[in-house]
Amino acid sequence: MPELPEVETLCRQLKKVVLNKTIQRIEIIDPKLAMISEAVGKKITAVTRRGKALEIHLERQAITDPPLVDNVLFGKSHSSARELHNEKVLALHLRMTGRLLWQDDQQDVPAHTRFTIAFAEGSLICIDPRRFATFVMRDHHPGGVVIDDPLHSFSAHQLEELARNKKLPVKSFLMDQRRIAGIGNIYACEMLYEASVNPWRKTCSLSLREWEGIAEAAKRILKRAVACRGTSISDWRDLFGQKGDYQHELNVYARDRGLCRRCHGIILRERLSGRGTYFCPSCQK
DNA sequence: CCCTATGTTCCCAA
DNA sequence: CTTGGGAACATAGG
Repeated sequence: MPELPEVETLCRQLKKVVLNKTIQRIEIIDPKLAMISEAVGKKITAVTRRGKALEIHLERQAITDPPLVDNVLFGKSHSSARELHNEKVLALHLRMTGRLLWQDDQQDVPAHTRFTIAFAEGSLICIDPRRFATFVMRDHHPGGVVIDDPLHSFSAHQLEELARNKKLPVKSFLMDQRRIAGIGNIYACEMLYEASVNPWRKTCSLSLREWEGIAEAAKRILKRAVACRGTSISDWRDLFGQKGDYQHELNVYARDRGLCRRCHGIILRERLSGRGTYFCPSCQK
């Protein structure tokens, strides 16, 4: 369900309610979400987004070994024992139908609730009917994807360089999370429409000017969608259960057989790599 | 019964 | 190695 703007919305809202708060209790209803009780009693030091994944940072583990032992074992190149302890994060990926909801006081537990993280101030619950969401505890490691955050950095030159030798359809390229983090089906369709580029075009055939159009459209659309708190075309809701507003600004997604606002052609829906792809065949060349 | 779904991963084929 | 197709995961809704 959530793409970059939706996860960014959750990330910003989550900061307001859980930053510097201490986890009192974790309840895992779905055993598939194997989670370590290590997080209980820990304070949340940061909430960040990596593509479509949320990372809840935990205060570092208390050092159990005396520094003297570490120095003996690892030598004096290690300046302090603190560095031996990696920062832990709870990494949550909502996949197709995962939702996060904040509850101030004891309310009904909604259907399909998969876990609850309780704080003194309220509870963070995850709802996921299809159970595709993943939730793991791991070491924090920065870096990873090539264009980490198209919301802030997305240069046409970078894109052109990455895509120069590739023959895959430009839409598949934009949605490949190993290269670019955070773009999913809705926003890929919308940005290619805005840039007037056909989703099936091979990446190597695009001119620098076309990459510039895509980069500009991507930044504008993602920023706007964040300002709208996401797209509630079906079941997306923010942390407080509110709908987003970007569904009112979609130009092609879910507008199958509708009229193109630019050229009055007819919007089509066709399948590309198994995903419904909405586009205007007369103005996306 | 059919189809669809804002995602990712894995296996297999060309 | 690259790319694409399809299935799988599991459930709800039209």
